[in-house]
Amino acid sequence: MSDLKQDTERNILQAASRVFIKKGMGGTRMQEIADEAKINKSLLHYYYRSKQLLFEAVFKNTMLEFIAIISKIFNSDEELKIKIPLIVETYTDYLGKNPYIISFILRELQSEPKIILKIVEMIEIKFFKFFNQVAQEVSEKKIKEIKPEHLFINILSLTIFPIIAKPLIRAALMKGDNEKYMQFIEERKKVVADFIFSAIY
Amino acid sequence: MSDLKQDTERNILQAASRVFIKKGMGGTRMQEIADEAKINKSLLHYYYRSKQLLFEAVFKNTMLEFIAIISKIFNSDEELKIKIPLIVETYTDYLGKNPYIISFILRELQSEPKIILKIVEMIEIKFFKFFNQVAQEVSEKKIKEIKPEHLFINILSLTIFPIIAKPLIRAALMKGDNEKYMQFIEERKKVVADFIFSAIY
DNA sequence: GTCTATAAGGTGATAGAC
DNA sequence: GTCTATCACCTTATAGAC
Repeated sequence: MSDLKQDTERNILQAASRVFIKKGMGGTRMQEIADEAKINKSLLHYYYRSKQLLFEAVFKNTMLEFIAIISKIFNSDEELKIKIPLIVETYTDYLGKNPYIISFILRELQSEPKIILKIVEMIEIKFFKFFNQVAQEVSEKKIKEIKPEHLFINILSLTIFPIIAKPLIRAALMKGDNEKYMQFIEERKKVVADFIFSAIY
Repeated sequence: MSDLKQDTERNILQAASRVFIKKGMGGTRMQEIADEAKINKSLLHYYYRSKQLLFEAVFKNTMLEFIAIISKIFNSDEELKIKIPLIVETYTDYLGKNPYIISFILRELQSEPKIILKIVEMIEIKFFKFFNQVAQEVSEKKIKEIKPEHLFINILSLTIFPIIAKPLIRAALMKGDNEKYMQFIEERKKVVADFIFSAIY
């Protein structure tokens, strides 16, 4: 049945996503994906032909989801004064709940595979609105002079870095205590919003 | 001769560092390290017994170098007003010249190997001086209220993230143009220093 | 479509000659 | 100390039965 076939195909993709995102392309075994999907290993090849192609399907999906979420937050209609604390809070929450996704994306992009870079290039267009808004508010002297790209990267830096550096921060500053780390991230919602606020107003 | 032995041992460690830092534990082949060191593969085992032990030697070395550089910058004697732009510039330069090191550290810590986490725990003590200085200047109302840990992480975030996200930023914001990316990083020395400045004064 | 069996290639590690 | 040869294992991928 076509329904069953589609089910298996999606089941594989979802299982593969969970494993690839945690362990990366290099660290993942096809057997592990099969176990995760509770099917036979050779079915993976029947549906996706090779590990590489299955990986690319997963990466593309993950990237699209990531862009969708991030651009939705950045492109809402509020003015920056209201939007920025909202971005910081919403995005910190999202990253906290899906800590592996951003590490996965950055890790796999490190080796700069050409096929994958193409997927990324569609991002720019998604942030026109935010960039224009920043330029607009700068020209109206509502906020201090800053290039939109730099403000954009500053916001991402301040929210993303503490998530991908979790093991380092927790070991170096929290003596390995997970509770303390989570409290630290929670604090940052306000701290980072205030920090950016002071910086641009 | 003991000299020759030491030479080979160090030669292996340096070759292993170059390969491991670029490709990580999982992506590295012992044969590649042997080629890089221009020696026979079995010598790697003679000197370091296993891939795991060789990797740990490399990681420990890299971590110590990383901590030494970063703590030297943070713990100099100037007051924050002078020190912060200096940190941003010096550290951005260092990261630009050694872009793989920080990605390597974060990547390998992601899987949270216990042996390696121990190495990290010695960091905290290295930043006492900076933390105290921030607390001091806050209490004297020289800078705005902020917890030292947060300011510390903010500085690292703003300098490190743009480096580890290079392929993402270059593809998404610079249409793949490497020159533009490098110019962007160069600009950030001033942009980030100003940004932090406005935020805390 | 889904399974079993197996091919084909690669990897870390060691034994043993020099 | 350094080399060659080889083992034992693991992984992706496919052929072929059902």
